[in-house]
Amino acid sequence: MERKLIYDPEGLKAFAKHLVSVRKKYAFSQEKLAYESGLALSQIARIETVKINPTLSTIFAIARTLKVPLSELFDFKLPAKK
Amino acid sequence: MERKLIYDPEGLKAFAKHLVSVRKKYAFSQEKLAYESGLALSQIARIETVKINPTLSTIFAIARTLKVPLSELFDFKLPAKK
DNA sequence: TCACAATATAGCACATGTGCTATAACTATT
DNA sequence: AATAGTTATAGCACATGTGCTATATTGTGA
Repeated sequence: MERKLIYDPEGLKAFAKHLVSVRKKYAFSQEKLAYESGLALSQIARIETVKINPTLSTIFAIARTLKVPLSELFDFKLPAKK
Repeated sequence: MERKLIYDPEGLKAFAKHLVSVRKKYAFSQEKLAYESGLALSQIARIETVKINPTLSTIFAIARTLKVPLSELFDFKLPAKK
């Protein structure tokens, strides 16, 4: 049987791009964001380079650390699916 | 070694509550949302009952199906961590 | 109460997210 | 070029998200 896994590379790419801009806006390095959030540095890099499909808890940790509302972290448009 | 896993039950609970309200606002049943998004019905239920920590791709699929911008799906306040 | 719709739970297999550690590859700045 | 700061990769073990199917529970009108 073929299991259909949901995966949204376009959306993840758009999120990654936006995250980088927000992180830099608040002058956080990946290292600082990782340290203060308790996330692994490699994890931040994997998100920003679109290597993984992170969970909500991970995103929430980032938002809490950057002290931005979720609406700001998700203030971008989902591109059309290819 | 003790691995520290990030997990944010308060945030997930707030998200779940908000998702239910948005889904009902647009008159989707769990079944309809599942069918049109390609997600499993059990998955929608697990998210809304805070049984899991969904990935961004899953959330994006929901947003696309409900035709709401991410900023609307994330228009709620992250509660303080306990 | 009965029937039906809607939601919740359960359990399995499989895919993959995450932490951790280490190392490599960039990017200034001097 | 050399150094330091930053970001990217790699690989492992472990935890868990997801699809799928089936069943149970709850909600709602007639």
